[in-house]
Amino acid sequence: MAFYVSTPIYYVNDAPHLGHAYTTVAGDVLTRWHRQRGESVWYLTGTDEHGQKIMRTAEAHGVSPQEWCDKLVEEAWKPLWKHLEIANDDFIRTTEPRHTQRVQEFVQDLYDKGEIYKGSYTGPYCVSCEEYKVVGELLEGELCPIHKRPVEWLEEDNYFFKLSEYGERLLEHYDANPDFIQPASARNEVVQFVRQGLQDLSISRSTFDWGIPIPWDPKHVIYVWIDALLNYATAVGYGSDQAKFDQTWPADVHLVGKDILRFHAVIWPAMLLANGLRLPGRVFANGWLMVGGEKMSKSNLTGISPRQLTEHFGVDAYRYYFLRAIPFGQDGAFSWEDFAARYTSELANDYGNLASRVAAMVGKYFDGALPAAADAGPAEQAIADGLSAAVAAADKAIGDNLDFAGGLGAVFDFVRQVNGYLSDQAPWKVAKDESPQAQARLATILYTAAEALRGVAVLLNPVMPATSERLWVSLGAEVALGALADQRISEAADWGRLPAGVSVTKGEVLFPRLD
RNA sequence: GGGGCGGUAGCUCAGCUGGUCAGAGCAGGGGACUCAUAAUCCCUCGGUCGCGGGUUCAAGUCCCGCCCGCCCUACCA
Repeated sequence: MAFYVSTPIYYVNDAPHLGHAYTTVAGDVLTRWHRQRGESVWYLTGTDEHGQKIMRTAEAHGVSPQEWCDKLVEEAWKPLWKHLEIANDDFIRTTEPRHTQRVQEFVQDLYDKGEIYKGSYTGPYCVSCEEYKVVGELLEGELCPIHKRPVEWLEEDNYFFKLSEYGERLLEHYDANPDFIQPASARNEVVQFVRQGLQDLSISRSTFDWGIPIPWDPKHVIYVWIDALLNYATAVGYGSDQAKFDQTWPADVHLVGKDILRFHAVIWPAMLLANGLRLPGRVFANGWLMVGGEKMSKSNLTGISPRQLTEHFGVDAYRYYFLRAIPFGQDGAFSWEDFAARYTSELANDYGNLASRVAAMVGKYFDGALPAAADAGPAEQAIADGLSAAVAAADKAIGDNLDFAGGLGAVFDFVRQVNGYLSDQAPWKVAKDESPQAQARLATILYTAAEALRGVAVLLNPVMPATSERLWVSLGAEVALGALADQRISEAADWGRLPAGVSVTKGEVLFPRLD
């Protein structure tokens, strides 16, 4: 069975921003972590390309909706994921036949099972916007929030999914699986919402045609959310590749922004129940990135772009920063200043500098050949124990709980411990004593520090693959132990894996000081 | 209106089922050291734990009320 993780499929109305990248990086780190546990993994991302908004946007740019999507996907979305070192196993687009055909089959199935019926939808419609509004967003006196004009109440024939019949079963599932929706605050909201009672869901639209036609009534297209959610099934072989589907389905983790939690925690499982498919393991809602007290969103595109940050801080630091600084699942304040402070203190000073000083001393005192730990004692045991503790804590936090901040905190506590160890042992002083005993101590101290870094490289590889690889090579570990990505988390704390005699080289600084 | 979450040192945050829980990191101040990316290590300053009541031998930690912030309250992705 594969550990299957999905991001939302992003609406390609516009270019990706920090919020999209935040979720996608988190999923990438999670899946890389599980790969290093030795598990089979499937990481899926993609794009949601149907719906009225995309149709309108394309029209405004004088191109077809498909052309608009193609351009954005190829020129903005995929390149950004490549830039950020996202190692997704697949990228699904909802306009691909492998998706649209299966969606039609799925909906047809539900129709055949009597889960879908024809009804009429009544809602407030703004003539100027040419679209239905959400009741909650209307201004006092039923005015359109954009045009400040009265809405009209229109009625149209639609197909409805019998969502209202699934409230009890959903509540039972939430109850039996307390971790199904995370974090707990998100779970509470959903449970409360479902308890209030569910209404049937209109799942077709007939006022525009940019979507997947309802198979038995092609004047209607399938509501974008029904279309979009099904990507998680169609991308892993639903209805087309049963073997792959069997070994992948269901998703272990659906990562979502908290704005789309309800679709994933209510509508999606109800759809699956209706069609007899197994439910995902959990739906994890991450929070908003707050900039200067305001939510980062597409309406705030004037904000900082991912590439502005990676140009200044580098891709690895970018991947690190948001996961380290913001407890996953909560809203998080972020600022350029905070990023710079963390980069300097944690990455450059604590971690990068540790790698530098260790490599420099092995070079200076042993001509770059890692000496054996001939005289290990309690101080060295404390470091070995520290690594064990860091591995255990990080594995549980990141691999099991999606607590990236906690896991990274554990790793960096260990980095601090190693810096402290070097200060205590002062190998530069020991080096001045040429007696065999002193030289044995010197060798032991530097071996211990290098071996500690070996463990750190393994633990940080899912988060910062490029710099971890550089450290790995610099320690001579690539030659002795093989590829970094093949190192198992479960073996990361096995003390003494890095063999004496390997060639330790200083290499480029891991995290250069910022200007 | 109903509901959810949060309000702990200058900043960002830990504090599970009540009893060293008043903490960490960063920033600020002082010192040590020199292997290193002028990095590191040690010490230190610093908080009426939003406000007011209550329960208890004991409350950031439970109850009530209030104030403030963010979010949800269904078909816009």
